Amino acid sequence: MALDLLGDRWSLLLVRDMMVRGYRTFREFQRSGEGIATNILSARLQKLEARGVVEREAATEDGRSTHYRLTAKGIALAPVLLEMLIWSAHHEQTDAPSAVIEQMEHNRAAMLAETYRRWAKRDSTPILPPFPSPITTRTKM
Amino acid sequence: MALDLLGDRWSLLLVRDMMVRGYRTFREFQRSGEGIATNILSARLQKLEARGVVEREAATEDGRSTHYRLTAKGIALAPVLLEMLIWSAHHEQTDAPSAVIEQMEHNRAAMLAETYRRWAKRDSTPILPPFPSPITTRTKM
DNA sequence: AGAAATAGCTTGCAAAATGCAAGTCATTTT
DNA sequence: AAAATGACTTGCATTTTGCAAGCTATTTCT
Repeated sequence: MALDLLGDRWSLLLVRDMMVRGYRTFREFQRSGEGIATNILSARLQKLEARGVVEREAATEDGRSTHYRLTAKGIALAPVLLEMLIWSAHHEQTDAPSAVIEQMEHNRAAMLAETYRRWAKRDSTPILPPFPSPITTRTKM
Repeated sequence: MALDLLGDRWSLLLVRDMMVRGYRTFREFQRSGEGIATNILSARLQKLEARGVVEREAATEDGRSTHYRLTAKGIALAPVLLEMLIWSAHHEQTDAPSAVIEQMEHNRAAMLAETYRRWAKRDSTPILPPFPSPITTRTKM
């Protein structure tokens, strides 16, 4: 099963941050929500890379920086994440606005298509706004 | 996020075993695949119960035994598990026959409907046969 | 150009989670 | 009545995590 790869507290979070929030750098993951320790973050990224879920490439703008990006195998986790997000919204208290969730739920295919499209275009603007904030910008799709 | 609840090596496995293989007792989980330690199993079942994913009830046939069963919240994880299973089949090597997977993939709704139906009827015959074995004659129990 | 920052890690160590073996305690079975 | 079974605990060794400090290669600031 895939739980050997994703069955820890952080791996899926990282995948989600890449997929949905457009994070790409070590720093972004680190500054993200719950605060992962740098050694664990490093270990997880290596594991995900070794298992073909993410790939790393040197950042062009900044020689110090590395960009992590989902592979095709990684982006294919979108349906899993989407269902998980929907489940969470229904059964746990989340900070995601319910209107957004409902929209996603009734339009899974469009949501996924948009996710894939952004990935293919290397568009890293977040698909979901950072949550604690109210309703941002325009709905895409 | 729900990863706080399911983000460990065992919790989702247990949910899967209940949902897909019809496991209900401590012993069944223990004898299952990877071999979870009894103390961890106990702890996970308690956690899942505390978080409303499973509920326990005394077994009628055997006074020593307890039955664990998914709650509505628990069975609602079916889409997540299904997508995960499909992802695994595509991107990791699994022991599940590909014909079965393909069937599931092209018929998600039916698969889910059947899962819900069995849950509602308290039918605990496994929806998927135990895998490593080729063709299973009779469903166990 | 030199000093200070920054990105991405690694290392050392304490704390927490996990795994393993053994033991407990009600029921069943024999 | 004795042995076995289901469902757990408990104690302890091992592994994984978290936290604080480095460390190195760029950038950026002055």
